[in-house]
Amino acid sequence: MIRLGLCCIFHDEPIRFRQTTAASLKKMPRREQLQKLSTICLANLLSLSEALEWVTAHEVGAFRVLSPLFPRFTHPDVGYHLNELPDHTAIITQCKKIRARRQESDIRLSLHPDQFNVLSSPHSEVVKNTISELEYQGMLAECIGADVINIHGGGVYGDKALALGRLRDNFALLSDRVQSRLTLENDDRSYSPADLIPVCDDMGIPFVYDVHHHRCLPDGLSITNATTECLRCWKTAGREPFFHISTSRDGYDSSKPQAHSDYINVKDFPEEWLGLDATVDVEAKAKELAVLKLKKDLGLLGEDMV
DNA sequence: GCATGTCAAGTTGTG
DNA sequence: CACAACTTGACATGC
Repeated sequence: MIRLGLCCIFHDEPIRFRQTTAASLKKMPRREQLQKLSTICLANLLSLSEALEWVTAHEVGAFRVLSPLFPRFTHPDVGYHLNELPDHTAIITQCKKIRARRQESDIRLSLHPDQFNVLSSPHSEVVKNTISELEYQGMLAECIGADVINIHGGGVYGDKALALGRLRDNFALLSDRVQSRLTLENDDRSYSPADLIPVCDDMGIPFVYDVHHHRCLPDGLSITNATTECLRCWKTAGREPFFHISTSRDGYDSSKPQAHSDYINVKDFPEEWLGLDATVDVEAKAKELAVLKLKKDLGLLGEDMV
């Protein structure tokens, strides 16, 4: 059975995640910084609990956790460790509760580090920062029980093969808790499924197939081909396959094909995916409303929810 | 109170 | 050559 995933935030539901900036933290003494960060980390974990309750109640099987759940964790000036935070004990307790709840309800949690994480970069400083951020995500994944840390191929720098070679070399520098969760996803301008699937095979990690990006950046593969390859990667790993879906706001022949629309047009959902045991993250601006609508349009609602 | 500019970070393609 | 887009909203500031 297909499980749909909600990405990061809610549209109508009053579940909110807090943030702070390095600039504002720098204006206060360290003690105050840590107090503020502590309050936000704990509040975000409580919000994550609420999010788990919501997806469980609505039979949505997956949730993508926003990267800065612990804001500015790896920042060179204001970064911190959890054991420095005044609410350290409560934070650890809350993480434990989240892991238990996630397991009990069989909710799949994932992380999607943002665009600054580039394992293929030729710049050592960029790679160093990426590794530090991915290690943070690995720690976070362990804390909350997430099994996927999904990134893109990054830049091309005029030579895809060289760039992917660097990505592979840098992957070897990551800890096991990151390596065992890392996945590569095709993007909308540089790396297509055909580019990444061989690299994933080579590195022994699964491929996350984004059909919207594939429609923006087609290669020789059909949707059926790419789906089959994706399924094969995940089967080798003995894990549930992972897809992304979104609907182009202005259409694929427009000047901004990659822009997301509020809801998913059910016609954009590949028929190849129907009936699979797989996770499909719904990238749509209307967030939980779009997930529920797609569920309904696909005929996935349980009797009691129609 | 509310409007608005800013937020650590990379890379690419567009106007 | 500057700037938006990427998965994208919340915070901080100033009126």
